[in-house]
Amino acid sequence: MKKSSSNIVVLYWHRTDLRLHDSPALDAALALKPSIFIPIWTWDPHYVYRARVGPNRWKFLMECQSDLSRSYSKLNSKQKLWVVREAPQTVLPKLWKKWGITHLVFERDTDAYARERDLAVMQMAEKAGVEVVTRMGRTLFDSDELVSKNGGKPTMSMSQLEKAAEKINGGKPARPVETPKSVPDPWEEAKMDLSDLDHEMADSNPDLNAEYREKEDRQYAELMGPGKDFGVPTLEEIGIDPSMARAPHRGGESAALKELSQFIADDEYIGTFEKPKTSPAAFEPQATTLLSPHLHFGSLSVRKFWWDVQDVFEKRKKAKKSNAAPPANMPGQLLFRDMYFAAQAAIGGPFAKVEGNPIVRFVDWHLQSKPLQAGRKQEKGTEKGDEKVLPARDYDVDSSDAEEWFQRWKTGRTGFPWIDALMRQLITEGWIHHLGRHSVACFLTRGGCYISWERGAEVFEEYLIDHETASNAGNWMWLSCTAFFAQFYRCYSPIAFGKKWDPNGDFIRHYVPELAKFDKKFIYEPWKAPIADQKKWGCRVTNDEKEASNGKSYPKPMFDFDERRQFCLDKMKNAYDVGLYGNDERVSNGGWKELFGEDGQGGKEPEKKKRKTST
DNA sequence: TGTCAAGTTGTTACC
DNA sequence: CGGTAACAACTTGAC
Repeated sequence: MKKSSSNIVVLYWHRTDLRLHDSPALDAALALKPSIFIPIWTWDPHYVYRARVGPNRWKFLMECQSDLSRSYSKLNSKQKLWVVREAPQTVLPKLWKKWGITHLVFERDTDAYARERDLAVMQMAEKAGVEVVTRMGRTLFDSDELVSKNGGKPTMSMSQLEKAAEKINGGKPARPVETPKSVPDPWEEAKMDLSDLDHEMADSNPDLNAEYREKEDRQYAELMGPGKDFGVPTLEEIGIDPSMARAPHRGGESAALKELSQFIADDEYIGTFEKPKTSPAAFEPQATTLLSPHLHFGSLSVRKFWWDVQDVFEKRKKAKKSNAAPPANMPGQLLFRDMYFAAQAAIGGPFAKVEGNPIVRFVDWHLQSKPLQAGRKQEKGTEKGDEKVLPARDYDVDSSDAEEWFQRWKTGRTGFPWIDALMRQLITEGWIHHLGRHSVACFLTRGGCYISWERGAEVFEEYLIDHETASNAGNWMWLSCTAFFAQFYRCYSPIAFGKKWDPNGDFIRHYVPELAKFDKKFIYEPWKAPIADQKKWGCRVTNDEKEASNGKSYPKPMFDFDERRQFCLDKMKNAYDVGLYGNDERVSNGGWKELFGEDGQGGKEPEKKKRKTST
C-alpha cells in the first residue's frame, strides 16, 4: 500500500483549534504536501446535546468557524471550512472512503471524552488504511510530557509545574510555527458533494440544552447543511433565538489576533500586569485581556500569546523597566493554565468530579452528585417523541434550603448585590473576571451555601464562553479548598470584597439596575437602607413583590452571611479532620455518612490520615 | 525528619 | 477618612 506523494489526500479535522496561525497539526498536515486538502468540522451531537452550552458560547463557536472559513477562502478561493453534521465516529469513515483520504490529521484533545472518541477514530482509521497524524497544540507544554516529568503524578502546585517544564525545554514553550501562505485545493465540486451518502440522524435524547431551544434543532436534517453547501450553522438552525446570545464578546481568529496585538502594543500594561491586582468590578472595558475564550476554541494560540508577552518582557528588561513577577504576571497566568491541564491529564475523567478523584478532598456538601450508578439511571430522560424535558440533574437534594439557595445563586437573586451582579454578568455576557469567579465560587461552597462545587462547576460550564474543563474543575476545587488550596478560613466576603475595588458600586448599578439609585452607603447592603430611602430610590428590598408599591423590588439577603461563614468554617474543619478523598469507596457507597455523623458535626476517627492532635 | 514559607483574604488597629 | 501593616482558625510543598 505505498502511496506516491502526489496522491496524498489530507482530511484535516478541526476541533478546538479554530485558527490558521501557530497550529502544529495544520503545519504537519501541509508538510505532507497533499494534492488534495479538506479542512472539516464535524458537528458532534455529543457536544450539541450532552455538553452544557449556553447561547453565548454557541455563538462564539460559530463566529470562530465562520472566521476560519473566510480565512481559508482568502488563501484559496476554492477552500472553506467544510462543516458536516454528523458524529465523527460515523461520518469520518464515510468521508475517507468517499474522498479517498490517505491521511487524517488533527490536534490532540485534552478532555476525557474527546480522548476516548479520538482513540476510537484512530483505530477505525488504522483498519481503513488511513494514516493518522496528530500534534499537541492546545497548551504551552504537552500535558502528558509534563506529567511524566513530574514523576507520573498530577501537577498540584506551580513549583511542581515549573520544575517539570524546566526539564522539557528549559521552561520555554515552543516558538509559534509559521502561518500557511497557501493551501491546496479540495476535490472538484461534484466529488465534494455528499448527497449520495447515508446520513445518520443525531440522537438528541437527552438534550441538556433543551431549555434554550425555542424551535426544533434542524441542523442534522442534511449532512451538508440546509443549503447543501457545508455552511457554518446558525443559532436559528440549532433552534436558539439569536437574541438570547447577548454577550458583547466576539469570536474568531481575526478578532483574537487583533486584540492580542493591541494589548502587546501597550508594553506598560503587559509588563506591570498582575492578575490579583486587576479589578473584578471593571467593565467596559474589563481589567484583563478577555482572551480566554479564544484560548478555549483555539482561535488564539497560547504559545503565541506567551511568546508575544515574553518578548515584551525581554525588551523591557533591556530598557531597564521593571516587570511584574510570576505567577501573578501574564506569562505566569498562562503557565497556571498548564498546571490544571497536566493535573487533569494524569487523572482523566474523574478530575472534573468528586467521585473517583484521588486529589479532591471529600466534603459533606449539600446537593452532592449522586454516585455514578444512580446518576446513570436518572440520565436516561424521556423517550423519543416526548416533549423535550431537561433531565433531572443527578444530585441529591438533601436540603430544600440549599436547593433554593442554589437556584437563587444561579439566577442572581441571592440578595447580596455583589454576588448577584457577578452572576447576572455571567448569564448575560458569558464572562466574569477571575476574582469575581473566586467570589461567587467561595460563596456557593465553603463561604456561604455549603453546596457542592460540582453544582457550581456545571453552572459555569453552561454559561462561560471560555469554559474549559481542566481550568473550571481545577479552579472550583481550589476555591472550595478541596484541592490545590487549603486555607479555608480565608473567606471572601460578599460585601467587603467588592467594596474594596468599587466603593461606589458602579458594577452593581450596571448589572443590578433596580439598585442603581441607591446611595453608595447601602449599595452593597441594600437591606440596611431605611424604608423611606428605598421608596425614594424606587426599589423596595423585600421578598414579597406585592409589598413593592411601584413594582420594583430586590430580594432580602437569603441568609445571614456571618452566621453561614461560621457554620462553613466549622464544617470544613471537620471535613479536613475526617480526611476522606474522592477516590475512597465510601464516597460512592455512602459510607462517608458514618464518618461525618448524623448531624454532620460528629465524625469518627479518620483512617487515611493522622488527625493533628494538640492535646 | 524538621522547619519554613507560601498559598489570588478579612479585619483591625494605627498613622 | 484613606491608606497600610500586622495578624489570623490551616495545610502543603520545598529544602
